[in-house]
Amino acid sequence: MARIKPAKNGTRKDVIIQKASALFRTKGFAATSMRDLAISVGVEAPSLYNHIGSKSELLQDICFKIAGEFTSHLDKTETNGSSVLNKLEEIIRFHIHMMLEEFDEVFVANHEWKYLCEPHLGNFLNQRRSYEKRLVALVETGIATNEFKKSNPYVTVLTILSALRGLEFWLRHKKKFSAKVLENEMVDHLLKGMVR
Amino acid sequence: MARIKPAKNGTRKDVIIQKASALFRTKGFAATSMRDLAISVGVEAPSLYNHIGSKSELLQDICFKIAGEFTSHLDKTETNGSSVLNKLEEIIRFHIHMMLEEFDEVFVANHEWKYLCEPHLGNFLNQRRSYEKRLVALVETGIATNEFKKSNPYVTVLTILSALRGLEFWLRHKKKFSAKVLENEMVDHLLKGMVR
DNA sequence: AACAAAAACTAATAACCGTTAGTTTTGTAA
DNA sequence: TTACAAAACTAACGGTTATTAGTTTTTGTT
Repeated sequence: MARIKPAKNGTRKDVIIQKASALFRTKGFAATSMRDLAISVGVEAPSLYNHIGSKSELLQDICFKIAGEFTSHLDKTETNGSSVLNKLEEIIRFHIHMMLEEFDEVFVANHEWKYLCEPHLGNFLNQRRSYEKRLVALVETGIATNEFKKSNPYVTVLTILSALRGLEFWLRHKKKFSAKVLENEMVDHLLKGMVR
Repeated sequence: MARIKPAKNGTRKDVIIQKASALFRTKGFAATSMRDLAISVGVEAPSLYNHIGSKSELLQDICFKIAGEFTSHLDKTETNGSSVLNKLEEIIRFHIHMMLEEFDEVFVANHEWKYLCEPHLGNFLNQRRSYEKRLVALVETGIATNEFKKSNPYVTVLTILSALRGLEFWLRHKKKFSAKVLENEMVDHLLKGMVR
């Protein structure tokens, strides 16, 4: 009858959410059972319900926490007064940083959101679309000010976001690159291309 | 007691695999039940087993069919005698083409492979790693011949493959771009970058 | 028209799912 | 030490899962 040990400044629910993130990432939401989660937490399955409402609520907590962090960082960046190029670089670096620091949660928000139930699914997709539109607007500004080549800004944003998500592979295989090297290589490629 | 209508030049198993691809993509492998698949095919669930061995075998068929197509295309490209840059461009265009022509299957191979069971999981990952290594070797050659900027070729390959996978978003939302426009924008961005 | 093979069906299996109810244990504050 | 609340437990629920066994229907060939 061992109790869940909460990390300092954290609740027992936080522990459950963290373990759930790791399991949802590796096994997928649908293939992760509450009994799996219970084993990972070190408790019997029904005990989890002293701290959480449902399995589905766990997924909501993970997805909206991450979505909120990206949104609020974009809020700050949009108004920080630097050039469009610097803003875009800052955003790219933040994505990489989030990937490195909160891998499990970011992965789940990127891949398992489809198991959200309404109305949360709709809310999540709206938040995502809004984020993408603000990036597109940023690229459009950069094109207008001649900082960027003329291009279809949607394709550009999609390409950047997709490439950033690809970091998953690196982190999954635990390939060893210093975070800084990886950041700089990637920023360089995305902004300046590879052809001499 | 209506029978499955096979498409011309195809078996009933082919019909099941196609329907399974669509369901595995939209709902995920673990969340798709054989009863879901049976409804989609227009038959009772146990009837499927007259044509297939198991649910897991369906996933294997999908994943290895796609992996084989990418591998055999790379075989051809590697020996086609053109420049490294042209080879890489040809490979990028093939990825885009596959995404457009066999969306469901490619998506499943990209995202649901983790539900493969051993030894198939190991075989699949080996095949993938081998494909990636051959791309890295190609980029290394391009750097050696001064066609490409000096860079970490692993990061470059990762970035390109990830960006290509991002096409999923476009196709999922059924955004309307002519395939050619999309191809050219993307090839341009990946090879030449966006900064003026 | 008869026969065999293919392909559908119904019924049922054991295992597992998320979750609830009710009870016991644990930790903390008086 | 006692009392109370938080957090663990066991037992069990109805529902769903992939799959099997056995049977009936359909189809194509003689």
